Amino acid sequence: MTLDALPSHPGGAENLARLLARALLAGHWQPGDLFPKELDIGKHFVVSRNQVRNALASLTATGLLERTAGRGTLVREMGEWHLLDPLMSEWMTGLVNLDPQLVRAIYAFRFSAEPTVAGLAAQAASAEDIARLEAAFEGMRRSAGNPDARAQHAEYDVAFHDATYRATHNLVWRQMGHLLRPSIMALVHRSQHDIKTLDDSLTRHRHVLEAIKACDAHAAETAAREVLRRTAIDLGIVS
Amino acid sequence: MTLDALPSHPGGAENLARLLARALLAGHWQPGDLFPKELDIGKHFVVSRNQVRNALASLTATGLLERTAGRGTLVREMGEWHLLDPLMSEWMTGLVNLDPQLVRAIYAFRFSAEPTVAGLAAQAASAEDIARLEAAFEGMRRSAGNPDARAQHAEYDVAFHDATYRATHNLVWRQMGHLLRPSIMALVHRSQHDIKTLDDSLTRHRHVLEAIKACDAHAAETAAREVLRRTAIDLGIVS
DNA sequence: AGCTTATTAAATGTCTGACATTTTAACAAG
DNA sequence: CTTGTTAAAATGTCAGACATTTAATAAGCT
Repeated sequence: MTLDALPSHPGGAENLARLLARALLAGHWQPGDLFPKELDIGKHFVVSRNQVRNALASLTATGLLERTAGRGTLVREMGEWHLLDPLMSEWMTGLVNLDPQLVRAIYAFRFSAEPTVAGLAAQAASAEDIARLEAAFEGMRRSAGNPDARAQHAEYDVAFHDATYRATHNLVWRQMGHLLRPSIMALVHRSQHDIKTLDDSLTRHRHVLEAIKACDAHAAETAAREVLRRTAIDLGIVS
Repeated sequence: MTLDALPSHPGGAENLARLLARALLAGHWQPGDLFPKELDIGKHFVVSRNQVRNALASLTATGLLERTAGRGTLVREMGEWHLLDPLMSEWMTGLVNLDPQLVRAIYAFRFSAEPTVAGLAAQAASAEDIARLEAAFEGMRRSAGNPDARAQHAEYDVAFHDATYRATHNLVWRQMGHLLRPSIMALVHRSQHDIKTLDDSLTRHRHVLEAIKACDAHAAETAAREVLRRTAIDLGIVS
């Protein structure tokens, strides 16, 4: 794989890092492949070697690449990626070509973890947490009918689930909320968006909200499981 | 807080990063404080500005610091730390002064998540996973009586739990295994290490192993919960 | 031929100094 | 008192030379 297929980009090491990271996430290189040399990248995108090195440092820190002096830059396999790094989540969101294996892995994680998270939220949620959840839900409801507001709807969806993770009041679970964004954003491209589907999804989210408000952990777990069943259908993981 | 209290260090930006990170994790600076300037750090440790910048870049990437041109380097609060970053885990392991709030947060996460993980492992474990678990358990058993082998025992303990996370065959859960190391290593400094305690811990681990071997998800969940109850006592979280 | 050892080339890592940019604070003018 | 200007200090960026590591190549010996 060469750099020629990649679009040119506005300045800044962060943008360059995002560009290269997305190409890697989309599978433009195979694990074990040699990544282009610093000087070639700099020449291609017309940036200084410094910028290239900063960008590559990010990709190395997230486990996408492995660099060794003299040898070059190697592409690492998916198992080495730091999927929980917030940078990684940012790079993944909005990527249409995301590897289906990865989408399934993230979904499987959510399906096993999120009921527990919802249960903890039901036990620990403060008034502020409830307010966040209600605001997100209201946003979802308002933007449900409008086909022009799909992206906005997804944002509220992310906000709802993120609020759930936050409501656990646990630092570790809260960090994991980052992982939601790419998973939920993938829905924008894949699901149907007809009224019936959205209404069903909305109802299931409402059940989660109500269970958390009622401090009913068991009901929250069950309701979260139902939301994820809907998500599985929309993601095309099950029919 | 100044740099004077910190030990001098062998060369390399990674070592410098670890040194500074541990000082931050131990709470030597308050959130919102100004961190020392690049040039001061460089002067103090007798390293080039490059090394300092590389080290600070790591601390920024893990959310420990926030840097802005002209303003300086600010210390961020615990809620912003990327606790799931493998680098962070490496920095935390072996740190005796780890903030008790953080130890509790990580433990609370494990207590809510690890039963689920063990259940998934019981459903998905391959022969190779079982072998890893058995090897780790055997190592724990062998090093249990010897008071000189506490560190080794902790390593096998980490290996056992890490093998459990791996056995889920889920990329996300597997990443989370990194978080175990600091949590388990903290036990070396805090728990009693008398024969009775170790034997009890060993028995509970054995129950997890057997449940996974029997593909009994429910039993694995229960057994994992029992292991963590033992851990809570050893960490001094409950009496 | 086959093995070992120098040599060379190429890649990443490091150092240095100068300069650019951003932010804050001091200060002067209105 | 407010506003605008200026100066200082911090991080960000660049360019070039050099160091170090690695792999391939060539030379030389048995």
